[in-house]
Amino acid sequence: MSNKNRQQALQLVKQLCQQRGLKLTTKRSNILQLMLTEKKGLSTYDIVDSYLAQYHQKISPVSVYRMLGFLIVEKLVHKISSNSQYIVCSHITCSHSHQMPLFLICNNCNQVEEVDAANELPAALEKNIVSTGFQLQNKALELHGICQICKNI
Amino acid sequence: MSNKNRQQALQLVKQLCQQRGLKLTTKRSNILQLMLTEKKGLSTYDIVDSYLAQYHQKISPVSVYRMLGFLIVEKLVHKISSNSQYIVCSHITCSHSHQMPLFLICNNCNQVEEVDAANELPAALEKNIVSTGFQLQNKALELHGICQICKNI
DNA sequence: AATGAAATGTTATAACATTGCATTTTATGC
DNA sequence: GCATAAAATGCAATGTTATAACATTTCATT
Repeated sequence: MSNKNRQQALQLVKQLCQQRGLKLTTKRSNILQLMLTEKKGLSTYDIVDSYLAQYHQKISPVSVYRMLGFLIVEKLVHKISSNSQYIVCSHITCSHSHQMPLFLICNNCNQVEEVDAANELPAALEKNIVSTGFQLQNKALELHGICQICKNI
Repeated sequence: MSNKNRQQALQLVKQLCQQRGLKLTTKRSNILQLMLTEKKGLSTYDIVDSYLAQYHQKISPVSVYRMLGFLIVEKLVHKISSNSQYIVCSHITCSHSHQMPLFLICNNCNQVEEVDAANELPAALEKNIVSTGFQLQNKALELHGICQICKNI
């Protein structure tokens, strides 16, 4: 994300936190900014390292977990559970509600692209499982493969 | 799985290993048997504990990882990466090829049901991502929710 | 029996995550 | 302003999942 867009995103998040009566503390904001500069998924410990590099200040993994927790609850960040990484929600700059995000995770370069599932996809899923009586709660699908860039290298 | 079906499954796996020139050692077989008695996903360390309880013999996590690795390569076991657990492939007693298994993982009781995706599902997925140039490699989808049994409790 | 390959054991360590309690910061009422 | 309660953060310990590196055992084949 460009520097300009990052600033814009941060402004929007500030507003949003104010509306919700939440505190976007310096460290939370720093972590969010870090993550906004990356299209790759980052592990908690990646963030610890990156934080030190960027802000010349140590932060403990525990703190990062808590801050990620905060950001996740507020739907500003997603956890990719198949590889224990975290990415900024692609809707952070807009007000879109989430239907069912698809995370396209590149097994080669680790970039994550978030796209929204068209309506027919949840429907097709539902059709596949209706006979089992299973009640789907998935908010997202994690799809692994090779991104366009890596494919063409 | 019933005791009878387990025996049958084991016999089939033995044959299969023979065909492929693989050794189904005692421990590999024991682990497979353990897993056949469970419909729940098991973590590596669950298996370690279970192994001790059933066979009164210690086995190290490292060994379990290796044996799971063997079973996974031979498509007898699946890894559920969203919760780091392992289950026996539901096709172990038949010769079905895998199209795209759907793992229906109960967030309450941890049971895993494996169903095959109808053809339209991969197609719907593909349609959703084709514009991104992303080349899907997923062999399976992990779906979380509440199973029929837990839903009705 | 000697050999080599595969399987398994052992130890250490990396990577990911949570708990519990202490301390600091911040918002709020007096 | 100041006391105080609540929220955020720091810190230490521990738990959980996974792999690496190297040693030993097992077993089929000569």
